Amino acid sequence: MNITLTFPDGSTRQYNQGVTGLHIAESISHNLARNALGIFVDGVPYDLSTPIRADAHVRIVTFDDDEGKQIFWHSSAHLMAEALEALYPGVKFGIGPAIEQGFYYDVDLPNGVKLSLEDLPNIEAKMKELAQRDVPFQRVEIAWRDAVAYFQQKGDEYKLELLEGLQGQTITFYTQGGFTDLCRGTHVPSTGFLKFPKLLSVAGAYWRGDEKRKMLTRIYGIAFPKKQMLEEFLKQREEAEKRDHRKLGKELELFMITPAIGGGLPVWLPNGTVIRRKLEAFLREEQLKRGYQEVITPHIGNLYLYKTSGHYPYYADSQFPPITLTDETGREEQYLLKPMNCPHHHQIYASKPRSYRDLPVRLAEFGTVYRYEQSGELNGLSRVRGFTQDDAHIYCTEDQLKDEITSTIELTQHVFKTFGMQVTTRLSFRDDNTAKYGGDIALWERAQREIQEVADEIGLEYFIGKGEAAFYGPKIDFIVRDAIGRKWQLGTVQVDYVMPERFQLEYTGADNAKHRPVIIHRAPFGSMERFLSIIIEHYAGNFPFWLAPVQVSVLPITDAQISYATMIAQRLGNAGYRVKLDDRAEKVNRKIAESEQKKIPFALIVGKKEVEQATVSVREHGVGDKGMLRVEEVLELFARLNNV
RNA sequence: GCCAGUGUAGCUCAGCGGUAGAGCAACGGUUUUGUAAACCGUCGGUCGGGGGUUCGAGUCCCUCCACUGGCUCCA
Repeated sequence: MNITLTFPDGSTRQYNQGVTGLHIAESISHNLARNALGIFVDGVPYDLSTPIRADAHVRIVTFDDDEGKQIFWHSSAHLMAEALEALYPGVKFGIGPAIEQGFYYDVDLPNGVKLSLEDLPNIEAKMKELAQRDVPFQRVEIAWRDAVAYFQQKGDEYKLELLEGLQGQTITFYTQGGFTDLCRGTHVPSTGFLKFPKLLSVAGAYWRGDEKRKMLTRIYGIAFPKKQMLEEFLKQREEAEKRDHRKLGKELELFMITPAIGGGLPVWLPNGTVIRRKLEAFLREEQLKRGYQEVITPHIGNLYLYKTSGHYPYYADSQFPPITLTDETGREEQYLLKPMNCPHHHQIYASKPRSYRDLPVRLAEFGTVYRYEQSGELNGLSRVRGFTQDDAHIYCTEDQLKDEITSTIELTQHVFKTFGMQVTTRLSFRDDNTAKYGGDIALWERAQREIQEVADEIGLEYFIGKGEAAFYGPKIDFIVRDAIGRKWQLGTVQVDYVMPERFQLEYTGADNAKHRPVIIHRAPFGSMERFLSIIIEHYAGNFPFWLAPVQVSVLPITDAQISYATMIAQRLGNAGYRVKLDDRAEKVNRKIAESEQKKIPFALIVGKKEVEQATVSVREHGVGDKGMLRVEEVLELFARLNNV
């Protein structure tokens, strides 16, 4: 009997019933058969050895496909597990999935064995040895009871716990060589595919992500089908490390963090401050265009304010403890370093009667907030304990809500577009854990629906993150990656029906009755610190002209040109540019080298020729000699570049 | 906070039981130079803090702190 299989390009072919993915691949091309890792049948992944029994849409995947990589890395995790079992008999296994860049396995090593980085090459060598044997990954279906018996006999309580959640389902085991694991699959045909593994790091990881449970050892790795791909990956990783904002932040003197002030409390150095002020000016201008009003509020606030808002109970363990003052009568007053700006802004809103004619009210502030993050969480400028949000709160009527959400998303996208950043958008909704959230469920559902409607209407590409909402409402979060590929949330737009209720915010409607406004919290950059960390890495420190701390250096070749060079520097400085004159008695090559190292966008070199012809020689950072220009021409060039 | 790793001069790093080193930077000179680093000299460290082992400790052990990679949590 024949079945008809449809391929991704829409073409169809007839096959015998029971044909395997491998046969199909062979029927298409020799090359595909060699590179095929798995087959998707009606969207579900299968091993290449699985017989296909009915008409279906099929897609054969290779390492070039994301799904193929996932299969490859998942199999690599099994291979590593086999190696670990060979080297550390008695090791117990948690979970070992493929991740975006590679795979990991969480393991419980036998009696006090501790793994460090130095052990990894050894495990890696074992993996290569096992890969050389090129044994097949074999799938077997097994009764739940038998699966339990297997792991009981093996003494692996983690797998037994996983099996508890799988009662009543068909259990599958995969075996390669001497190693058998509980696994849904899919896997590559044989270990011979996995010839080029690289183990990257060891880390602790709580079993099932629960900090009350045992900490297992997590080993991260990656693997490639070709040696060249592995080398390319390692090279890219090295390059990425050079962009690390902590490294560049030090080299370019943008910021510092010192225990003398406090961990996670970054200090903006003069160069970094130039960038920050430019970013603020850029956003301030965009906000003024969009009808925002700027406000300034204090860094601390009465604790009562945060009890009213609900921040205090929800974020109690991530706040600096309250400051408690006692007066002579013994009365206590408590103040909190503000973890958020919103309650302060709500007080501004509530400070006078509001009419529907005044709405929307848009209050913006570069507001510094403090959160007591766990010490192990601190990370350069990306994760800190004191940071400044480019915060704003929009108070509007329900009728205005959609337009306001749309316009805030538009602003956020404008920001990311300006910097040419790749962002992914997450609609952060609530999950079923009611304890995590405040407010009425009906209002939540409405807010979530409205957010999604707007996102659909403006054609936003997004995914939904359940359980990612703030306690007071759902969010739209804009997420970017740093140089090493870690994801960070930057911009955010949040809809809030809870705070207006808690703070009893009102406006008088056209009907002369009191109504509750809706609040949108939004921050396009997210935090100035985190945003700086990302743009440092995004530009690898080569900031665009308008942002560069020093925009142009003027380099006289000999002392004879110092007065001319000074005149040039003054002219540029008077025109508003950030200029550095290098009048040291150094060779021009040296001056150029340093200008390049500091990543200054332009160097203007002036020697005898330039003085005689009243010109400068322009050298562009990273590009090289652009030839001689008159100062007027340089000013024109800079004026063009200085626009955001 | 937890697991693992790392802390040596302002920076990048060597030294891993036997009297603290290099390059760069800084400082003092010499050099007047044409598109990525001139030359000579000088200064600079209770080797993260504390405790221990030892005749002797950057070097071994314990402890605390900071940082790095993860985990839980979040902008």
